Amino acid sequence: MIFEGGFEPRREPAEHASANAMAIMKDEPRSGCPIAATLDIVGDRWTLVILRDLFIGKKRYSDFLASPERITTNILASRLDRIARAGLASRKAYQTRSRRYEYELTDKGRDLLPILQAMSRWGNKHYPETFTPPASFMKARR
Amino acid sequence: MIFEGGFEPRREPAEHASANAMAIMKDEPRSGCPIAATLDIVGDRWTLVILRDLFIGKKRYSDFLASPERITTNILASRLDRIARAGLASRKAYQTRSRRYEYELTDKGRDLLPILQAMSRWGNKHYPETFTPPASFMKARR
DNA sequence: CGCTGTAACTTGCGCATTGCAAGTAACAAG
DNA sequence: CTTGTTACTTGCAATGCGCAAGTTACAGCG
Repeated sequence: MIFEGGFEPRREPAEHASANAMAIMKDEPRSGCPIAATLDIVGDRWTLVILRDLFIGKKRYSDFLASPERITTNILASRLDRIARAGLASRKAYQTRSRRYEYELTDKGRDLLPILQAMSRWGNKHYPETFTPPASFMKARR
Repeated sequence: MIFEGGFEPRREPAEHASANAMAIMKDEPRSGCPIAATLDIVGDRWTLVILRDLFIGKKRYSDFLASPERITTNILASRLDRIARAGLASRKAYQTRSRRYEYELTDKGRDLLPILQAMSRWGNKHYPETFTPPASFMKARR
C-alpha cells in the first residue's frame, strides 16, 4: 500500500457516462488519469511495437511488416493510420505523385522512449529468454 | 534514426509461424523482444489501469470497479484472473470459507512501476488536462 | 435459523475488432 | 507497354468487448 489517496480526482457518480465508449482514438478520455490517457493511445499489443521499430530506424510499411512479430497487413495499416493521426509519427510521401509514405517519429512519439525502455527492462528481468536491447537504446534520452 | 541494427534477433522466414496466434496469456511469445513480451502481458487498455489501482492501495473487486474509468464487471473479472495467473498480483481470501479475494502486488507486479511512471510523465506532458499524480508515486522505486 | 443486503462474479447477446487470405491499385523499372 | 513491387483494401470467420441482467455465497440482523 504505497500511494494511498491523492491519485484520482473526485468524480461524481452521476458523471460516469460510460468511459468505455470513449475508446482508443476517441476525443474524450475515460478519466483524467495520465496513465489511462496514455493507454487510450498506446494500449494495445501492436502500437508500441511499431513505435519501437520507428525508434530503430524503420520507415516504410514493408519494414514494419518484416518485423519478427509478423503483424498482419490490415492491422499494420490501421495502426499506422492511428499513429499518424495521434501525432506520434509524421507521414512523408516518398514518391513523386505518391500514395506511398515513410513514417518518422515526431517529438510526441519520441517522448514514448522511456516507456519502451522501462518495458525492455521489465521484459528482460521477468522473461530472461528475451534478447537484451542495445545499450544505446537503453541509454538514449530521445 | 537512432538505434539502427542490433535490435532484433535473426529469425529465419520459415520460422514465423503466425506470431499473432501466440496472444496475450499464451505460452509462446510472438518474438524474442522484451517490449513485445511485456505487451503480450500488459498490452491492453485495462491491465495497467488495474495495476495502477493496486499501486495506490486498492485491493478488492469493488475498489477497482469504483475507479473513474468505470470498467465493466466481466472485463474486470477477466483481467484480475489474468493478472493473478501472470503472477503480477497474488490472490488472498478474506473470508473464512472464501470465494472472495483481495489482490496484492507481487514483486513481478511491483516492477511495473517504472512503466506506469513513464506513462504518467508522457500523459501529463501531452495531455495537460490530465491530473498530476502525487510526487510520492512519481518518486517511488517500488 | 431464516431473511436480507452485499460483494463478486457469470451469462447471453449484439457489436466491434482481430487476423487470415486473397485481391486491388499505383508506382517504378525495364 | 508490361511486369514487379509496395501498400494497402476487402470479405469472412473467430474472438473479444461491453451492456444489462441474473446468480451465488457470504455476513449481519432480528
